[in-house]
Amino acid sequence: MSESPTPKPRAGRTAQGRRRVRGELALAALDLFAEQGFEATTVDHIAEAAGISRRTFFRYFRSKEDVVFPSHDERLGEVVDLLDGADPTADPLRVLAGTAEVVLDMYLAEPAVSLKRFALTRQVPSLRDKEITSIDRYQRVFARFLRARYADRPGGELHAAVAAAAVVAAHNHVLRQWLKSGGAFDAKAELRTALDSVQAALSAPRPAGEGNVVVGVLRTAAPTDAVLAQLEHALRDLPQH
Amino acid sequence: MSESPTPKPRAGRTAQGRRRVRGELALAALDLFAEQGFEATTVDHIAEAAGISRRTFFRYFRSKEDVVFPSHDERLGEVVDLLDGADPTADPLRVLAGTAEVVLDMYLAEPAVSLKRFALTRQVPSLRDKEITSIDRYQRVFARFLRARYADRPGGELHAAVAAAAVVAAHNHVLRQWLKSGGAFDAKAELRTALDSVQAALSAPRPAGEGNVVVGVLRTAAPTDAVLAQLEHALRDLPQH
DNA sequence: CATCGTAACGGCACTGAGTGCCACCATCAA
DNA sequence: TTGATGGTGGCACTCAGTGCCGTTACGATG
Repeated sequence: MSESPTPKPRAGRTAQGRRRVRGELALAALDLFAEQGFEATTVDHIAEAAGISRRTFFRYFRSKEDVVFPSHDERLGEVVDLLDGADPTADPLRVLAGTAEVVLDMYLAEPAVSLKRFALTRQVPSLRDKEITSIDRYQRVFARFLRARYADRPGGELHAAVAAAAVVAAHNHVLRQWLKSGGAFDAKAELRTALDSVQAALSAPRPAGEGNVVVGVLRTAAPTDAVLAQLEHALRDLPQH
Repeated sequence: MSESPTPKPRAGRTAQGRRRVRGELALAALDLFAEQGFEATTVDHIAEAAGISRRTFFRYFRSKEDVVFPSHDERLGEVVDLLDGADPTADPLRVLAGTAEVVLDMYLAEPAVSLKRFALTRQVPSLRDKEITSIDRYQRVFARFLRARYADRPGGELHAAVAAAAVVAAHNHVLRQWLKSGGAFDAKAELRTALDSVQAALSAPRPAGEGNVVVGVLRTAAPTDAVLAQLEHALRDLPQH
């Protein structure tokens, strides 16, 4: 489709600018996507706009959709490293919460890019699917991490799967709200409180474990002091070991 | 690629057998996938094996991958109908649990098909991605249902997203275990207990409702003083009225 | 300065999924 | 017999993605 017989000066041919070319390529592609839509934009268009060959495009990106999600694999790798190097004595859900915050930071680091991508993924089904699968990879990594930590307790695998899903869901919800709002509020703090509530709900139930479990349901209309006193009384009656 | 000049008798031309042809087509395709792999099997192969034209294949299935997931949209529709017609006074998580059991039943109804599909999705990445996206659709429907039920409570959207993810994760975990075992155990019962524990953990936190309720779950191995301190801290954060 | 190796690039051809279009034919009604 | 309709086959086309090969720029070495 290149009917222009011009030899093309091919700017930016420095060998060390590998990542830079990739970035410019992605930028040109995103602009075209925003202009005329994702489906309507062919790889030939992108290549021509970037001043490179169609074949070269596929040397930088494995697919047309990959342009929208640059270096997603690397980010997943960072997460894996983070979890692998986590303190084994720390609360697994705390570790996961911290990791989720790191992931959120990845989006928050480049708000403009994230918002552009969000606008795209909302419109293009194939991109949305692509994002869903990449989210699932995170969830899978999370679940694997928890499975290892919960290996000893009964029902640990189930709990790991559920907890990982819950953490990811909380992260996605906060991120989505933030993206919808155009980046208006403090997503980091919001995620923190969200994960706190998730952790509170999920770290609790150890049914039929070795350690005894007591569940207290209190109405806060009662004075806090009275509640605590009653609780203390109840706890003292429990067999300690 | 049809170098056979034979006119082809074209069996099963009855006009009413619309769904039947679709089934036979899927069967032929799945056999070919099992024999020579998914990627290596072209649509031409499937069409030739089924005795139809390549063009006709795409009139029955929107894509090659659609053959593996037949009538997934209809099933999702059933789920939507189920949730739309649910008792508004019933516990939302109970309703969701029942719906999840119905979904599981869909897989359990045809074990042979489910197991074949599972073997395929484990090997072929594109099919795995396709399944992930379809699972996400269920989760989205679940979340929408819960969002409507939790519309009044603060943080309801977050809780809806997390709870939907948890229920779906529990369902998937049980289903996966069942598929991995080759359909060896009672998946229905397993799912029921799994969802019970999920519900127990998730129905608890009702932060800042009209009648405030806080549920504290404590391990008695922890020192009583630490437990009380943590509880006091949690209670102080609650909005009193 | 000359030469060689290497890595990136462009171009070409090819496969395969998916779509639009049209002609054909069987069925059914008038 | 005639006409309308719907499923089908065949053809051509677009586009994503891949393999292969010749070319070119650049750096190292003599």
